[in-house]
Amino acid sequence: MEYNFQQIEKKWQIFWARNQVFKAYNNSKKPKFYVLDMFPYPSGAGLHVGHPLGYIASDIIARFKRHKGFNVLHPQGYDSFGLPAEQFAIQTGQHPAKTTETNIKRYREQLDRMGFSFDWSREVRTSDSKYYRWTQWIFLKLFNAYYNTDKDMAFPISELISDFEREGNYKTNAHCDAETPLFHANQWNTFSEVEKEKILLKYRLTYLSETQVNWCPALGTVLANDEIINGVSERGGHPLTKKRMTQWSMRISPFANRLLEGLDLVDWPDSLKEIQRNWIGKSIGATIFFQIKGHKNKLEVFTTRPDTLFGVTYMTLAPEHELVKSITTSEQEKAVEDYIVQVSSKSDRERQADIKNISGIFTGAYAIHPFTKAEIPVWIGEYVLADYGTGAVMAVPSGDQRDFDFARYFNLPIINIYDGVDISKRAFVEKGNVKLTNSSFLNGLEYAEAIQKIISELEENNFGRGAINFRLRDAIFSRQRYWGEPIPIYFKSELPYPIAEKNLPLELPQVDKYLPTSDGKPPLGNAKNWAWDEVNEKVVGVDQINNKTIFPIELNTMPGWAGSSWYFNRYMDAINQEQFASKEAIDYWKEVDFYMGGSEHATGHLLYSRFWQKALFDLGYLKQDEFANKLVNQGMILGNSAFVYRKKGTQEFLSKGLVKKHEVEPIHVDVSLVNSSNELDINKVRSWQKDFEKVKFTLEDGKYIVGREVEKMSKSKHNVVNPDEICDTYGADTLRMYEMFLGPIEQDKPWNTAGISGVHNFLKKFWRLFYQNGKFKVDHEVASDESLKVLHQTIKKVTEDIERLSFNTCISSFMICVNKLTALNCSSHKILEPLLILLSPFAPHFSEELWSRLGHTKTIAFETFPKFDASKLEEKVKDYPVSFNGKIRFRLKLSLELSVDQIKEQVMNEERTISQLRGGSPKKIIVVQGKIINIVT
RNA sequence: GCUCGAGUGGUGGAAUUGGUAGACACGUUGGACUUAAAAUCCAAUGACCAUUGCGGUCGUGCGGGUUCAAGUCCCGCCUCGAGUACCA
Repeated sequence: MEYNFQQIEKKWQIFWARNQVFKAYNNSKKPKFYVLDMFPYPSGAGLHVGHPLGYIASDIIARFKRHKGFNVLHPQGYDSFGLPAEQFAIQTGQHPAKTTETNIKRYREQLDRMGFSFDWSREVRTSDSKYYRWTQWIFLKLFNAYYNTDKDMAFPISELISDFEREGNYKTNAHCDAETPLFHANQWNTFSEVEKEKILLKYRLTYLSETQVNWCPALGTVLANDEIINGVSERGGHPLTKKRMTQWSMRISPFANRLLEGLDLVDWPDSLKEIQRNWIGKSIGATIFFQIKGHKNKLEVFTTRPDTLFGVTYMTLAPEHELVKSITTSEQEKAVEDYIVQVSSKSDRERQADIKNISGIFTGAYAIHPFTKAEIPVWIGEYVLADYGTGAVMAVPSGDQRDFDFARYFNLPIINIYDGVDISKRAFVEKGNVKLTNSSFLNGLEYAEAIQKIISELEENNFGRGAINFRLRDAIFSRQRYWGEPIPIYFKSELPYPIAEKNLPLELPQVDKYLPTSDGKPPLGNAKNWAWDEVNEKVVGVDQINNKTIFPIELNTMPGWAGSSWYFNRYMDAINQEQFASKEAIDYWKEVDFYMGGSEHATGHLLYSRFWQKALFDLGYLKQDEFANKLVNQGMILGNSAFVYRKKGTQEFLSKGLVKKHEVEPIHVDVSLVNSSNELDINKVRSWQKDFEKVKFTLEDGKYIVGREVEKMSKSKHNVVNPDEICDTYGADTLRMYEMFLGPIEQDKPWNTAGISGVHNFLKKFWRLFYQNGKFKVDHEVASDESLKVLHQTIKKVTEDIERLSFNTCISSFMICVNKLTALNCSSHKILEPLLILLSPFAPHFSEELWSRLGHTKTIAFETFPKFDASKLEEKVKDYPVSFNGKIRFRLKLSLELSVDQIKEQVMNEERTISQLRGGSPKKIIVVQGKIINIVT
């Protein structure tokens, strides 16, 4: 009997699916364990070997926990709204739903081949209206909620409205837009519906406002901050400009502090927590008000260094600052206008590239120092960002390098506020050990004392107050796209009105074209049936909008992260038609116990999910305010790209060794055309792409050698390795084990099949413990002490290693175990049976097959994981009672060939050891080559 | 610039709490079986010196330190990777 993986794997995949072996039940007496993968976007390219890495690891955990007696929820689904399907639709006219359906089918086939233990009965697709109905429902819940800053929680907006009716908004501590007006109850009660709604929009957690957004002309849509990398769009790398638009946003900023503090309570990778902390960007400091000379307006600045207040020699405003227009003097008007035009003509990218150029302009206005009453010139400078802090800074050249450079460049005064520090060359930016001078009542104080003192003085005189500022901005929620969740809102008198819950889902309408309309409206502007009939509560044609009860529906759709911000809760009760998940299901599953996915989602999906979780928790819909207790980032599997070198301007390709002096362009070729010694198969290249059909290849030593480089795996780089190929040649179990064997799960690593035979050989060797010379040879003889020792060593190691997610060392342990058992010629079922259970999370088909051949009729998937028996390892260990000087007694458990007298002798003679012994009663004795090296107390 | 992480044989990587560095695998070399190949099995494999045998010296990016003992802890550097970037 050979190890026929093809047949075995197919057989068990069918068996698991037919018997719904991995279906999870919501009512179980077993303890629950929820293992989740980040669901994939089903792209047209299919899965490559990098995708399954995390799925394999989480599948091992899921299977391991089943063996340990847990009721395991291990679901999978698709994040199926997104840009590629829409762009394909624009090019071909094919409806994105169709493309998506095809891609999902392909993904499913590939996933099934790898033997994952998913409960497919709970599959979700974000683009399915049965699913996005609840995404829309959450949108409405947040629309109808506000943030109470006293209780630090979200509440239904109805509570805010009754506050307003009772006492206006003077006392209410609710998070709202900066320019929200104040009113009394009697004023509120006289407001019209429209006026009331306008005010409420300033409080709602999903709200409509005109804001400056990042507009991507190439993609024709706005982008949130997390969708921008290095000043260009994450998708496609297109440039961006700033644009003022009326947009939906999500009020994440009041949650900033909870999002920060919640990180301490979850077991997530430190690096990922750090990324989120930086993104949230908490800074502690003070807000200070400066009167503008000759104006009523006060200029508000935020600073983390209020201790440097007496070093302020000028102020700088962002070019977009609202005071710029009103305070600029007539002499400076022209220059200021020119400067603003010049700045705004630059794209974000150019602005960032210009970082070293200092630019700015004087407004002609002066601010008044709150304590010294000195007149301080007010400048405008590009380096001040409009959307951080108050968009204005107090400049302290002696304490901040940028301010120093700016002051030098424009010849502005510099006051040295540091006693005994030379600031002729650069600013003094440290916070330590230096006393302040030229600082009035702060003279002689150091950093920490000075901060305390100045804040209390500011507050006493009403010149400012201690303040905390966050970098985190509210998240823009509108996208000018077709393939996304429709926003369940219609517009009456320009104001948004929600479509009632009972009328959800608001289904995505059919359109002829997926591009924006000719007058620049989003693609949904092409829909004929996209108006809301308020009386009959249904979608009707836009041609009926003249009718008094028929209104236009919102044309924007939701961003990609909407559907993925709560899917983990839907899995708990995926088929529920009445609720997004039943209370019982939520009470039972609570939160994700193990979440596996990439760290690239740190500032997007993972932050937004935590935000929605907290909001829905506050509103009473969820049990936990963090959705995932433990999160692990699997590393990326990188591709090993292959290059050929075209001599510039010719059709001649040079082998790598010949390149040296020539100017060449490297061009990607498919990695499947290259063998393991980097030799290119020239005939295959010629038929692979037309471009290569007739070109000249110049060889070295009769071979064409390609260049190699490790890069991200992607179709365009032709370095993709399809897991199907590996399954065909080696089988899914080998693929699963090999991917785990490659290295630590959290580490990035290039794909390389060089070592795969080692893992495959292991399975074949293991198989031979059961079959030899075509015969099944497992016997019922008593297991030898030696083989029991091997077994229990392996149980101990593998159990510990799974728990600390060290899967690569698990596999090493299996290899050692099988090598030893082969040497012992062990074929006892008492050894092999527990080993199969131990192996089954890693190589499930393999284990299942041999398990059934051992005569078991039930699946191996729920067998109890073997327990480690320490006595099996200690059979040769002697237990020495030792006393020393009649005082210290300890037991020595060592498998060494030393007599009690010899040990005593050594303890006596070794001075160093004796000094160690004075510390207390010893627990462990370190013996190296028969000598006592150390005694741990 | 700032923050975080990492540097171990020819290669991927082990070493869990400071305790015999290099487990396991790939690769390479030699051998067995074979007409031959494949498959399989056995042996060697950090470097250097000594090899008739025993063995010895050095060795975890670099330079210091703590310790009986350092890949692991501390101080100062170098290199690479990731995140972020005029954040006041």
